[in-house]
Order: sequence, then C-alpha cells, then structure tokens
Amino acid sequence: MNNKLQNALLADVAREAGVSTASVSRVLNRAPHVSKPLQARVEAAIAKLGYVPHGTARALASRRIGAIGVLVPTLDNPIFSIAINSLEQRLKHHDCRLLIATYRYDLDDEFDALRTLIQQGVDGMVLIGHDHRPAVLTTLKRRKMPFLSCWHGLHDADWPCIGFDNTAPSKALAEHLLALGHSRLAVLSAPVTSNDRARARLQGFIQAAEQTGCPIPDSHVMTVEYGIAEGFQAFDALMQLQPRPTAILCGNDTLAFGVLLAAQAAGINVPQQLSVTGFDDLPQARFMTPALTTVAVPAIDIGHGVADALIARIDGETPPHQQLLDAPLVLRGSSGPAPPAG
Amino acid sequence: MNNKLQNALLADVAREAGVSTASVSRVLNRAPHVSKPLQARVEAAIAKLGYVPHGTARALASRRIGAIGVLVPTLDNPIFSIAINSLEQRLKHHDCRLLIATYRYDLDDEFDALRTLIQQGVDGMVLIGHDHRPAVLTTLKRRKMPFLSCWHGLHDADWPCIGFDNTAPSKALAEHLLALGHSRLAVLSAPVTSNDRARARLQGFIQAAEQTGCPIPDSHVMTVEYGIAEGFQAFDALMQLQPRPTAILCGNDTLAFGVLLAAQAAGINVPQQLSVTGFDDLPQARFMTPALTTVAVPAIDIGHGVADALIARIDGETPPHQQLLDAPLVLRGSSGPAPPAG
DNA sequence: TTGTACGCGTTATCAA
DNA sequence: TTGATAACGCGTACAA
Repeated sequence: MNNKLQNALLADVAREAGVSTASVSRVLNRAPHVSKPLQARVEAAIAKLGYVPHGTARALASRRIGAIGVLVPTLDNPIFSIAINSLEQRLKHHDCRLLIATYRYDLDDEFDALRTLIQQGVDGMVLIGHDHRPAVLTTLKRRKMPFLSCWHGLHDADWPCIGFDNTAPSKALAEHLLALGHSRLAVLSAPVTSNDRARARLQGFIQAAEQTGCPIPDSHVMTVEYGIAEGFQAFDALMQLQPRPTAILCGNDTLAFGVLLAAQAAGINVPQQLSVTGFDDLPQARFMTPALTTVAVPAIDIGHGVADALIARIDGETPPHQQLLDAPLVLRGSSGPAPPAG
Repeated sequence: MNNKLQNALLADVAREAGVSTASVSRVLNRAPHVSKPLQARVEAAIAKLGYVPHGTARALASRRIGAIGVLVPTLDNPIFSIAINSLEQRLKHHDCRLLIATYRYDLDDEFDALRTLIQQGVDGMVLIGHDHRPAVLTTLKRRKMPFLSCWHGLHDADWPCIGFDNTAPSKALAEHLLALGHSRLAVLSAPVTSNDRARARLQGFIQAAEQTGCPIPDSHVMTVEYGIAEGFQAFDALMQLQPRPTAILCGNDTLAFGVLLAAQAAGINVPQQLSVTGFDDLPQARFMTPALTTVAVPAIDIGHGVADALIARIDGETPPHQQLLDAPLVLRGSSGPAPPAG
C-alpha cells in the first residue's frame, strides 16, 4: 500500500498499467523498442495518476541532471541578463535547464558557487571571463565537468571559450576619438580586479592613446563601481581634471549613461564640448540624447553559441576550442570632433 | 578498490578516517552527539581526499535539496534582477540556493517551468504576481510544496504573498497629475494579459481619473510590449492623440524612459509641455533629465521578506499569510503643472 | 519486445 | 556516542 497518495511513483504507474517499471522508464525516456500498445497503456496510467518523475532520483540513477550551471558576476548588468535569457532559450531546444548563480565579482564566492552547482549535479558549467581562482580549473578537470568560458577573447589552452576581443574595439574607440582631434582623453573604468574584461578594455584605451602619441596620464584613469549613479557622480571629478578632458571613454554603457546624464544636468553639450563613449550597446544606448557611441557586445550570439557548444561537449563531441565573435563599433552622436583648443 | 580517483565518495572518507559512513554523514550535517576527536578525524579525511558531497544523492535520501525555485516572467526588467539578487543574498544566510526559471509572461510556459523545478526537487517555490494557470495551484498543493507569491497586494486565501498594492500608488500618481491641473491624460501600459500587476496599475490610473471627473477615453490607453524602444516609439502616437494629452502615465519606468527620451529628441519640454510618470523607481530614474516621477517598488525588501517567509514555511512555521509593503510615490521633475490650455 | 534485479551515494532508523 | 543497514526513486545491464 502506498500511503503517499499525493505523489505517485514510477512503480505505481507500472502497477496501474500492468507492466514492469523498466517499461515505464523506457516510455519516459523515449527509448527505442517499445510497442505502441504498451506505450499507450503507460501514458494513460501516467495521466491518470498525475505522475511526475522524481528528478533527483532520475539524476542519481542516470548520472545526468538535465541542467547546466552558469556563474555570473551579477545580474545587475542588463547585458548579462540578455545573454542569460538567450542561453536559456537555446538550452530549451536541447531539453536542458539552466541554474544561475551569482558571485558579485568575488572570486572566492565564485568558487563556492561552483561547488554548489557541482553538488546540484549540473552536467556542464559556463563561466564568464578569464579571471578565476586556480581551484576552479582543477575542480572542473578533476570532475571531468564539461565547461566553457565566455565574454573574452583570450587564447588559453586550458579554457575553451566563446567570446570577443575586449581590447581591439577599445583601441578602435580611442583611435576614433583621436582621429576626431581629441588629445586629452579620460577613462572611466569599472574595477579591474578579478575582471579581465574591464582590464582588457582599459588596456585598449591606454595602448591606442600611447601609440598615437597622446598617452593618457594615470590621473586621467578613474575607477568606480558599476552603476549609473557611480557614473553620474564621477562626472564632476572627471571635469575637474587638469588638463580637462575633451572625451571620456567609459568601460561600459551604464557608466556612460551616468556620465551622459550628468553632462546634460550640468549643461555641458555632448558632443560639442565633450565626447562620451560606452561599451556594450545596451538597448537604451541608441535612445540617449545624443545617442551613445559604443561597442556592440554580441550577448545574444554568445548565449546561443555557448548553449550549442556546451551541449556538444556534454554529448562527447569536440567543438572548436575557441570561437571569436565580432564586437563592432557603433558610432553615434555622443562622439564628435574635439572642441577648438582653449 | 575505487577506480574513480577523481571523485571521492562518502564511503572513501569513512574508510580513510576509520569510521562508519553514518558518522561522516553526521559530521557533514552538523548533527548533535559527535565527539570532537571523531569530528576532527573525519574533517581531516575530507580535506585530504578533497571530498565534495554528492548533492543529488543527498537530496534523494534526505528529501531536501537545499534550494528553492523562483518563476520570473523575465530577467530583462532590471527590477526583477534587483529582487532576485536580494532574494539570493538572503537565502544564503539560510544556507539555501536559488534556481531561477523564466517564462516570458506565457502562463503555459510558467506551468512547464514549475514542473521542471519540482522535478529538480526544490524545497519551495516563489511566484510573481497573482495570474497563474489553475493547475499551478493544484500542483503546488498536491505536492504540499511550500510557496509564496509576491509583487501584488491581492488578498486570496489560496495565495500567501508578500507584495504591495499596485493600484493605490497608480491612483495617487494620477491624482497627483490631476491636482496639477492636467485634464487630458494618456496611459502607456505593458500588455495586461497574464499580468495582474500591469492590470492593477492601469485600473488605478483609470479609476482615479474617473473619480475626479476626467475619465481617460479608451483611445488614450495604449499598450505596447515592455522595452525602452517600445516606449520611445510609442511617443509619436501618443502625441497624435486628440485631444493631445498633457501627461502620460507609464506602467513602468522603462516605458517612461523611452517616452522621456523621445520627448527630448522631439524637442518637447518635460514637464513644461508634458508630464511623464513611471512605476518601479529603477536606479536611473533619478538621473534622467528631468528626473522621473515614479513609484518606488520595494524590490529589495520583497526579496528579503520572501526569503525569510518561505524558509519559515519550509521549516513548518506559519508566517503571516499576507505581508503588504509600502510602495511610495517619488515626485520628481518629470511631473509639473499642466500647460495653459491652448 | 519486455521483465528482473541491482546500483546510484547519501540519510535515517535502529541497535549496540 | 557510534555503527550496520535499510530506504530514497529511478535507470539499465542482463536475462527471458
């Protein structure tokens, strides 16, 4: 007698249908070699009992959970939400779920979250960027866990990845401004600690300026936390710099929005008096006044690509070790010719 | 001999420490009645072998997974990201993980996702709002799954919830505009299908206007998908309405941002020529030019409250059936006196 | 094509 | 306080 009337088990279905548990399992897993009538009887029994497979037991027995884990620094940044959304949609095609964990750019938290997801039994892991504790890699390898990093374009034999070069577009952005006659650039960056993407972008800015003979002094590189408020508040300090910059390169769109809005509030005309650039191309970038010059991060393509490649790895295939996507410059109204010297 | 050198099992730890598997389990679960020396031996063995508990097996045996599920319509809306972040942080205090699933305002997808999360073995469930398929409730009850809805203030004996009244602040917003002399209001709403919050807000706008003797005609209620682009594009149509509205009530901040930016692009002065309001109080609302008049949704408090209350339910306690939080008006520069009739 | 029976790695019950 | 062992619910060789 089964006293848990609320939860029918596979055995109950088997009894109801007058077949073995193995047959029910086969129907459940669409295994080959099941006769039509048997399948029908089982499905009727499932419907009648309102049976829902016990995912945990299934995972334990099959050693697969039907879900992959993703370690995200934060969901605050919409660009990650967009990518995750795209990833989740594509995984659905592969009949695979997504477990999300965040770590607020704290790499120790990231390692903790990794262990948690492994304990949940995920079949694969997605990580953002290239900065991780060494234990992350050893743990993944020891567990033989299929994994993929994304969002960066660094070549590393240990880290398969799908991403884009963060440095080149940044250089292009700086060169674009320099070509417009700007010689006094400032940079507003997110913290580069534990964040190779922010670091790569910063280096791109600095290198381009240096190579063009207009190096950016350390005083003109400002670092603030991620956030529109942080960008807004940084504006005043940036305008106080000597020499006063004629263009501000921001490490991401959200900081750029803050700067743009602060400029507007301060009555500074963009781009006549000041050029501002971002990085990400968030949906609202094109609607700012003026529209934001930025770099279009292929967030959706990353989501799709990661889903396909990781599923392939889980299925034992060997997709390309590295896949580089395009992150094109998007020139809009927030960047213009340098104001006449004065 | 254990050939899986990469994955130590609980039994391996027991052998290494010279104790029984039961004792290892007790140490792992901080059970009472474990002697110091035994605990030390076990912990040493765990460290030596790099043992990580197998979450799936643990869940199967204990019938708890140490995670709750949350069904979110979308992660695109930053207000949900904020709440989820807060929820996840607070759950961490209770040593509990979060599994996120999205359903894009498709209630059938929501039910699917619910089943998926149940299969994963979650210990509790969080749902947004009050609109769900009936099967959702029956499934949760049949499974005796602790659950909570949030983000709404509807009283329903079947649905415990932590949220806020979506209607009252909307009424207050409309009354605020009417008191400023506006008599020609328009509403820009997100789709109300499967979205009780959007519906409640819309009703608040309409009721307040009606009660003040300035009813909003159907022609002045426009519905578009969520998104800044959608708000931006809606602006022109709203300005074409006859009579031309002097104030636009938006169902959420993102639509309001779109309208605000479109107004700016069109050279329409806010609030001198047009008042605009939002709902959510996203971080950038205060930085717009002018700053956005809106309603501050207690997203962070909801996250914390949901975490505490759901954990309490899982632990067999009975927290308040309904918990209503404050969603105060935030009056800023985007709303002002109606322009002189003309 | 279908059924039997064991294994997945842990927790929990009961005895010692 | 500790240990032996039966669940937990399902997948899957292997047998029929």
